[in-house]
Amino acid sequence: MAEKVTIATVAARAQVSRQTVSNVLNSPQLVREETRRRVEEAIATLGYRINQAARQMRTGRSQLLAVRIEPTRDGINGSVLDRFLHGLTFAAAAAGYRVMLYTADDDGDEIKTFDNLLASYDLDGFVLTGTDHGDVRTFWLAERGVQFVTFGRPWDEPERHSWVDVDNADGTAQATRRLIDTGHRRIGFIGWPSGSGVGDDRREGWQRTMKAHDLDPTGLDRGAADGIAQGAECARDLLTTAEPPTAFVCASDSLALGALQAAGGRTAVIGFDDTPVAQAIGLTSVSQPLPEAAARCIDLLIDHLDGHPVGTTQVLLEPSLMIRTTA
Amino acid sequence: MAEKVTIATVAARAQVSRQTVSNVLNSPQLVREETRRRVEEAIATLGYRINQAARQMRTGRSQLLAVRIEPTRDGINGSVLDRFLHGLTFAAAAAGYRVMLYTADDDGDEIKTFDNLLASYDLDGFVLTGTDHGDVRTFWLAERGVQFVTFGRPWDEPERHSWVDVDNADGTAQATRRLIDTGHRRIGFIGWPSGSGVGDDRREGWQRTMKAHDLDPTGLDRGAADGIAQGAECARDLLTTAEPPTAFVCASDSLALGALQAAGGRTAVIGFDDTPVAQAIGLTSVSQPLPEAAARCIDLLIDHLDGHPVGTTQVLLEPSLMIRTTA
DNA sequence: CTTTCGACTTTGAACGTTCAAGACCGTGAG
DNA sequence: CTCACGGTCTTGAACGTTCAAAGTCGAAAG
Repeated sequence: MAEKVTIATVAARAQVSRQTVSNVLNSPQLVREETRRRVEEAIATLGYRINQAARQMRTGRSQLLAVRIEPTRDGINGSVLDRFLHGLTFAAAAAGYRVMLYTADDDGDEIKTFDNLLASYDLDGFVLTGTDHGDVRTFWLAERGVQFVTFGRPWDEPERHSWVDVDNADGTAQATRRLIDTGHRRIGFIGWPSGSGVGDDRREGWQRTMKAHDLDPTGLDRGAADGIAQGAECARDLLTTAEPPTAFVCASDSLALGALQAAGGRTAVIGFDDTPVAQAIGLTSVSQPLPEAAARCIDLLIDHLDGHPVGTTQVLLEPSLMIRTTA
Repeated sequence: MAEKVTIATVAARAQVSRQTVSNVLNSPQLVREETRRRVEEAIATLGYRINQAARQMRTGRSQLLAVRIEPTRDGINGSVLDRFLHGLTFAAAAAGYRVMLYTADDDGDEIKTFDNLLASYDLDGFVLTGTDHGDVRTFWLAERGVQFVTFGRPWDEPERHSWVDVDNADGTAQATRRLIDTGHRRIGFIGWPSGSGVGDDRREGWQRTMKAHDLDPTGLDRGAADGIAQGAECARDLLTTAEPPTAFVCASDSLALGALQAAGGRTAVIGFDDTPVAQAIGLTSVSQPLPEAAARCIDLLIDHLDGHPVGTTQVLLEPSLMIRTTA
């Protein structure tokens, strides 16, 4: 086993003091060019790597970010988180941070976990997903001055904290436009009951686009909990009206899948989230730019951590339509 | 902001020395009952939480485990990792450990990451997924005395290290038996080209079960890379033979989905992995007990970390058949 | 009565880093 | 000539924990 290489080893080798090595690492502008090179060379030849624990003890910063991993909820939408996580981990590593996972049963439990992680591991920040109206977690964190960024905006008060989100309305608008372009005039929307920020946003994109093309959305709109059965139910309901729609825009791939089954291939269907299921069965779906969203979350969080705390920043990303066989 | 609570704060409050508090935490049997209670009370009322960084600096242990998160490969099977990760995080937390993520492009890159993580964060152990024949990663880790457990066995030499795996052959055997029980006699197998441990194991379960029921598997077997198109291809190929099969056992849900499309509902199909796609479209599929697998990985790893290093341990778990509409 | 022992507790040092303070040196202003 | 100054580098202390060693005390043994 090779000897442990510390800052002192490097210092001895480069004939400087510990502090100078530390300065080369953290404030290179304080060190003379030639000295810096000598130290850097020593670091390279010795293979020195900074000891995070020791640094953390002094500075109180751990270079660690945390994200909650949820149990795959309804099975079909869980993969969104999976891809997002990969993006986060990748972007964080590029910035010298690492991502730690935690689980929680509910918001209260999650707050307890915040407390633990902060006390024991000195976490630098959190990335929260799936924010609700009046999210207690964000208040708790803000109160304690803990940095965080959410993926998903706070619907009640947009500028309360920094966030990254995908323009849901634009996604359904693109979907609706696609259907109009391919000749559809009666386009139904199958979404969630109103009250959820994301759901309402997705509905609004459809509605807005219909009106913009002088199409009347009245009565073409159904809402139910997320799920394949619910999607089928809504589709059947709409298909038995006097003037049934010829196409559906859906708020999720689950609902879309249900609609697809209920309609038996007679109507065009577009889903939302571009899950593996959509890719597998050829469902046209709105795709969120998850790697980019993750990267922007990390950017924002690190901006805050590095102390550019001038207010909050919001990032809204455009989704894109993955055109396959169902529309 | 409340004052920082350290071991010294607790010690003062409980009228004992730092070391005694430390002992209550780490070796309670050394401390007199009454003292222990006094200290525990002080810990509780002060809300003391141990500082991992400081502990780690002294002991060299971080209570951190690492897992690689892969980019969702072909989109359809990625969710396996997702569920496994959740299980890991949950089980680790219960044992006082946390899970850290990292990404890597290939095995070489992953080894570089090992090195970094070990040097900077003093990681305690790794959970590896998707081991290949002659996996370089496991040799690298073993050489350095780093603890790890793999999810997936080393096919060349089973007892080289500890692992947890699911009995793939048993999964396809269950699937085949189910088809036989429901009256099928000519049952085809669509898998991967031979050479991959997992793939060969899954093929073997089918073959063995066919023979055990006096059914001849000859010529009922196709292999291709994983994917929906490939599954469809194989199914079409088998269906155009002189005596076409009436049912398919497939090595993955992707292949199964292809087979399903190619057969147009005329044959029974069983997939493998019970992905969200299977749940969504009603595909009967072999389900791996992922939460349990994850928990056993953590158990094994922690056993090693706590220094019960008497050889290696292997755990083989039984999958279960999720019966839906396709078989 | 002294010694030994064991159960329990305390003390000082150390882990590797960065902060705060200060030392050194050559330059230019007064 | 003196002094202040900026640039560069060094020193001692501190972060919160645990290790190693030593101290205290009462009971049992000689």
